[in-house]
Amino acid sequence: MNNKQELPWDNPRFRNWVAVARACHVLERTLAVKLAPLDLKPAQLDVLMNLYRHPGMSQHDLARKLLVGRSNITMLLPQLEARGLLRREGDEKDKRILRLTLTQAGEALLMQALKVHMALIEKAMSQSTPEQCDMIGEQMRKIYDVLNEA
Amino acid sequence: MNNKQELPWDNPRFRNWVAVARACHVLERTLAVKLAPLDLKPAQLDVLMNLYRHPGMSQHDLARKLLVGRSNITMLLPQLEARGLLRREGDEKDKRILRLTLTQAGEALLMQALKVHMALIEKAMSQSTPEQCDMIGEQMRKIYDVLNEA
DNA sequence: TGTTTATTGTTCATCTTTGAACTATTATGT
DNA sequence: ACATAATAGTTCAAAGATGAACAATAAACA
Repeated sequence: MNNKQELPWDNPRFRNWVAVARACHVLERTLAVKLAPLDLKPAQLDVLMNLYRHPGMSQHDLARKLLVGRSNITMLLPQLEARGLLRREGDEKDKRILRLTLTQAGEALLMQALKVHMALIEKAMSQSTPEQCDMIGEQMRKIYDVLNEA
Repeated sequence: MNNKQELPWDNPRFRNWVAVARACHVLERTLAVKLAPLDLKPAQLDVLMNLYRHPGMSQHDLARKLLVGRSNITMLLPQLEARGLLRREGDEKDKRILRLTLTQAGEALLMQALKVHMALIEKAMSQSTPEQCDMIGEQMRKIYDVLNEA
């Protein structure tokens, strides 16, 4: 029985994807360290970013955007609300829904955090030419689509 | 005061990195689902993969490879050891070190899991040409290096 | 040799994430 | 209208990850 399956490490796609995953992991960890002075975690920054771009969105929609469960959002928001970074207001037409919006303090903190985040991404992506960078983004969006519809 | 900082969403590097992070996230989640029938989680698969490639490595080295803390490894291994997938044997020269090796059962399960993992990565990366795929891997390895040395 | 420093792995408290069960509300179908 | 489905958010218990403090061992060095 010598028909051993081809080992993944000999497969370029496999090796290259592993590189993607590792880069993601290390950037996430680095971001966590750099955000610590703002008393903000990557997951919380994701919340603020999405509320900035989509004011008034529901917790359900936020959970889908962040690719996490609804309960995760429920656990995450009270901390941010208690710090006065966002508001939760019941929708008038549909009493099940809570609409989320950033406060001014939330926006202000977001801007500070974005500087940190941007600087880190600049540092990472400055290795690539703009064309390479765009191509990477394009391929990654394809991957996202392929895995989400299936 | 109209000198508002450039918003990250207008920045290609930012947008493209967000795509990378999202692709990573969704692939990880999908992998978790597909591995469930084998009663294996992505983190556990990472352990098996590394032990296959580096038999006899220490827990400390494994933690560094996986970009996690040593205590994480301590919590992770007993489950796998109890399932007979790996062995932990004390180094004879240095009594602090535990050497890790896969058992035959561990290798067998790894091979099954790798089929699942490979199929998923193939599906994701088949969107890209080999040249694009290699370029992505190359850039990601650069990112990893840049963030790790700094 | 003897003392100090580093390293390996563990323990433990804490925080995060997850999914299933639950309540309240709205939508659907007869 | 009425019963049934579906949806939004919460609760809770279990699992995972993290980092600081610790014990055992090895290394460095006076």
